[in-house]
Amino acid sequence: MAKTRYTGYPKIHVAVDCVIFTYDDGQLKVLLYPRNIEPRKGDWSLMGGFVGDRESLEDAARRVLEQTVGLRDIFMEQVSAFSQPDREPDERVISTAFYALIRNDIHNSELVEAHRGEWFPITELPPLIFDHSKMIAMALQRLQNKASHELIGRELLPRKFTLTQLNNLYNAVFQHTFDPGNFRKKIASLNVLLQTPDKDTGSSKKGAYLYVFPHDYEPKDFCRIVKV
Amino acid sequence: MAKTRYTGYPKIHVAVDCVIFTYDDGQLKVLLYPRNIEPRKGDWSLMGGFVGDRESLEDAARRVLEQTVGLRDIFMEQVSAFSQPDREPDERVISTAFYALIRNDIHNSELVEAHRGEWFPITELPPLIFDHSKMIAMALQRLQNKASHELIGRELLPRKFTLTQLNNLYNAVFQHTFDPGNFRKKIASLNVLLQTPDKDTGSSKKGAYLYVFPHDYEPKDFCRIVKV
DNA sequence: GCAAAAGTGTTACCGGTACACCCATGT
DNA sequence: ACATGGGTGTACCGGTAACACTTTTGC
Repeated sequence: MAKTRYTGYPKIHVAVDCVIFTYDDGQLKVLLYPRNIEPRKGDWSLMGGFVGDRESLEDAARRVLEQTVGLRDIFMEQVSAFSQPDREPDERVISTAFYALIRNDIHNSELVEAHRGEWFPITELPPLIFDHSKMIAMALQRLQNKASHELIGRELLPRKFTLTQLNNLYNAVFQHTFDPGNFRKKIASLNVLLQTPDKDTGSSKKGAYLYVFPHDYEPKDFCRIVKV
Repeated sequence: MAKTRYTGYPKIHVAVDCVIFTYDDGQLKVLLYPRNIEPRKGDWSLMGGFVGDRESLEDAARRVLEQTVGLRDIFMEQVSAFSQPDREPDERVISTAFYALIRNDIHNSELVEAHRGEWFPITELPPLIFDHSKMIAMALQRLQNKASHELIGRELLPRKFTLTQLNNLYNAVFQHTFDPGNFRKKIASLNVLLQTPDKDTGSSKKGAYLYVFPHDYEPKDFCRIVKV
């Protein structure tokens, strides 16, 4: 009896698609895969998956992420649901996009390569199936919004990083060159990063102090990092 | 053949729920209904509906809005999908929340009353079924975000309105008293509203100029109305 | 005249921007 | 010594907040 309350109403295939961002080589990149099933097999797409009977959308996205880059407990946020009845050519699927942030150095790259995944700079995306380009565009907007209200970097940079690296990350995310002097002062004024005694001498003779996020870092309301 | 591509993957009931905001009596209000089916029949809830086979989520939300307040073409925006498998006690439904803005003076109030709908101030919401309180909280955040980046009011105020009314609307949306002098100067600096020759003498002896949105008003990027 | 809301003006301060400048060091 | 990126200082400008003040008009 209880299980038939909503009979008569249609049931629909529900999926998730993951916009996986990383920061590498001074660029913000997105992980794409050649689609492995028809229709449009072989075309570039986000990694996705159907939602199981006992999974939330977030559970499903986490599962896809683990199967894709081999990581658990990574930052992830819902972007939007995409539901045009004809968004896939043959059969109807409602898909919710998520974006995730992962560090370039710690994901399972063998796993990625096994599925023929490739990282594309956000500025040089290939044509994508269905509405996946729109998903990426909206995911980027969300990421920019996040980055303008709180410090990103913990999820995208190595544990220890220089302020110049953080500056470059912001440049990549916003496709804009923030003044190094002002950027560094802004970060200092937030009083959230911890300076370590160590220096990075990889990219300069003088060496630059390395910083870390405190273990208990929680984004504070009301900080406004960049204009937007 | 084409129609059996995704067999094996579960299909799920999909619904929408509408957070309908209006501005009335100096307060931001939300339209709630006593739920008319089991489970939890009679408890307060948002108005919602199942998504049809050939409808997008947006289509379904528009349909619910028309059935609820008798209006087409009203402002509406997706908030988020809610998908915990146990969010409803008996049967699984994934629901996507939308929020809508309507003018208090033009909706079909007989229709609302026929369904026993009631307007609740955002500050005095009753207990709600399932995760509907969360939906409203997230919808309010979205509304605040919108209001901080562009001028709201066209969707919530009468066609002609005074700057004091607009000021009060912002006060209600943010639960904060913005300085009338500064607010009025801020609005003027945006150069978007048009002053009419008419005055409203309802609430003051002196009378206040009425303003309108231009017919071709498009929110501009980058305007920042209030802090946030 | 007075109350009440509309509307203007004044000032102090803070934060962002632009840009010049110094610092440390490997070659 | 000098080039290179790291890091600091300064001067200006615009927006914001707080609040005093003027205007209009019904009672």
